[in-house]
Amino acid sequence: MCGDLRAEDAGNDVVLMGWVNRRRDHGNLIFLDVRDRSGITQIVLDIEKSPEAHAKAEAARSEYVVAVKGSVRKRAAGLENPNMSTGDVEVVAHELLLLNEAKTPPFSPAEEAIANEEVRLKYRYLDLRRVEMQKNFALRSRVAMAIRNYLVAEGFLEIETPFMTRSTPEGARDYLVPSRVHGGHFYALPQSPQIFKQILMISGFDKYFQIARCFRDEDLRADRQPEFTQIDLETTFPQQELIFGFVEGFLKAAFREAGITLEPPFVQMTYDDAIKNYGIDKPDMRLPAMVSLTDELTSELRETLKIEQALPVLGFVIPSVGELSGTARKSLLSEIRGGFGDSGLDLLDVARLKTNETFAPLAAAIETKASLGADDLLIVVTPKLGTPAMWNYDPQWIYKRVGALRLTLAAKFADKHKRFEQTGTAADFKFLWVTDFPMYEWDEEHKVWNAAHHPFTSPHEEDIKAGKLTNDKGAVRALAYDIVLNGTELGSGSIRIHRQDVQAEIFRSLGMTDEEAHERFGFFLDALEYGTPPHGGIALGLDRIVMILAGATSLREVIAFPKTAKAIDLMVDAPTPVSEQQLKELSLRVATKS
RNA sequence: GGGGACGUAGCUCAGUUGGUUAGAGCGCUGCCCUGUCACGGCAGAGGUCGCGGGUUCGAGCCCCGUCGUCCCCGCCA
Repeated sequence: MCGDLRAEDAGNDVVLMGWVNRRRDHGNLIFLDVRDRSGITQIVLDIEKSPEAHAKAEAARSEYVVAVKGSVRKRAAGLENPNMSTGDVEVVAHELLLLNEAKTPPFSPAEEAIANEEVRLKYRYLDLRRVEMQKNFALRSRVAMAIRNYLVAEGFLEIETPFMTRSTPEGARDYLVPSRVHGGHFYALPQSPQIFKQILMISGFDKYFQIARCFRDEDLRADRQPEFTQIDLETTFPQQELIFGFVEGFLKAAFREAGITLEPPFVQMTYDDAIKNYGIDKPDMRLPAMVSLTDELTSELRETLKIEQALPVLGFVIPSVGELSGTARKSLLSEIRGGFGDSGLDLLDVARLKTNETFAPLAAAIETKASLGADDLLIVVTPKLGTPAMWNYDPQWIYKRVGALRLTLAAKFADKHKRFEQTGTAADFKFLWVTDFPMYEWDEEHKVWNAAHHPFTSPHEEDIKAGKLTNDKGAVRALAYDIVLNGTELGSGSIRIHRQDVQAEIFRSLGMTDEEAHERFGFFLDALEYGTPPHGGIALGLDRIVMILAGATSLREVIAFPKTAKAIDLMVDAPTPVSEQQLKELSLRVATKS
């Protein structure tokens, strides 16, 4: 193929087929760069050697599909191109066929500067011809294969589950599929294979996995598409560590495909520690953690500085920001203060404290605690007098708020601290297990407790025994865990409930009557009563893994035909209205047209 | 649902305080060129300034609305 030829191929006759990447016309001598998936080779068309081929090359244009018959020649000294893998050779054409012409493309796949996404997505077939995209999808294919190979070798069975299934009223919004045969009834596309994989455990398939498509009708982000691919697995009789081991194993195999050698086991951290140290349940470990300055801020100091006594004071460092000018610093601080709004938070200006005799020791203590380096930016957030209302139902609120600020500033100064740049080694990838997630989550708007993970997650045995399911829902820990990479949640799983009575109790604790539970999950509750083994598993986003490995910041770079932020496919132009006839067959009527 | 950025030639973008005929680079078309590889030279074509309305003697620029793309919050058990 086009990318394969090397100096030792000189003298061989070859046939190459591909696209015209570029044409350089010197009159009686024409160069064509011919491109296929493997790379690019320079073709030489000399009017003296082959006037017919030369004449056709004159007519060739960018993106024409051509076939070349010719012989490989080592390039003369000084004519090599060190920027091309095939740069030591060229193919002297004896014969050239223009297999297909091409309209002038709206943008050139050969071009360095890339077009805007709207154009790229509309002409996705041209965008996908670009070298970067070809690389991304080759990587994706290898990664998926490595994961399959690993899991199969570990004794997992890949089993498919339905796309057309039943709507369950909790969680994300469902994509619905109307039934023609049963007018007014709908299938739902699965948000995940969750219930099916648990039933496969009940069915005796020890170890199940699937690289499965999932569908969620929610608003999108750079790392969220309406349909996405999960590496979904479940085993019987697991401890958490067993699941962690399988995941670490397949990730190691997957990353090897990108030339990265991971060294499991990965760091583990409880949810509570993640919140305390990073203010988020998916810490980005490439940056320093937050530091608690609660001890440094004694009650007298708080008194004089007008800081609330009972609440934490948190600081963090953004490394290597460098010297900020007076105005730059001022506008940064006031921008942050503006972001706080009336939330009751304020910044402590440590630089100013230093200039004051009374507070200089405090400033010094803070800088030491935060391990402040010469070029680092230090931010300290304090609660003003008066406890904000949110504190009453979310005592982690300040941590989360400061954690979010840490990420915003880290993104803002990414060019300075360079912690987000890839160097091509395992050090670029900070993996982390976050464990012991809370079982319940308080919904302030509806004043109810919801399942934080999903209602099939098993709580810690001791929390059940301590009666916390009824007395102290906020303190119940779940046997639920996330795997996090560089601040992105890659996947999430849990040890499941395998006893019908416990499952029923959880449903009741979520405010569901037995009747409601039975209506929604009756088939599943039934299944639990026929000898259910303890089981557990996890699901990881394949798209996100490949995205991070490819050094991309959007899933659209690693999904061949993605949708826009408004869930539109610009190439095929979907979704569309359908005919009255189709609607009638499905017993549907459209109430409003937009 | 909310906030922000962007929308000018096929692509990437510039366009000053509202003022003559809206520019550049790349691409495209034609001609020339036997060692280029982001080839080079000469000539040329190409514009509903996203769309609709308003202010004004005059709008790419100001105002209102609307559409699209991207990012974020909410949302994503």
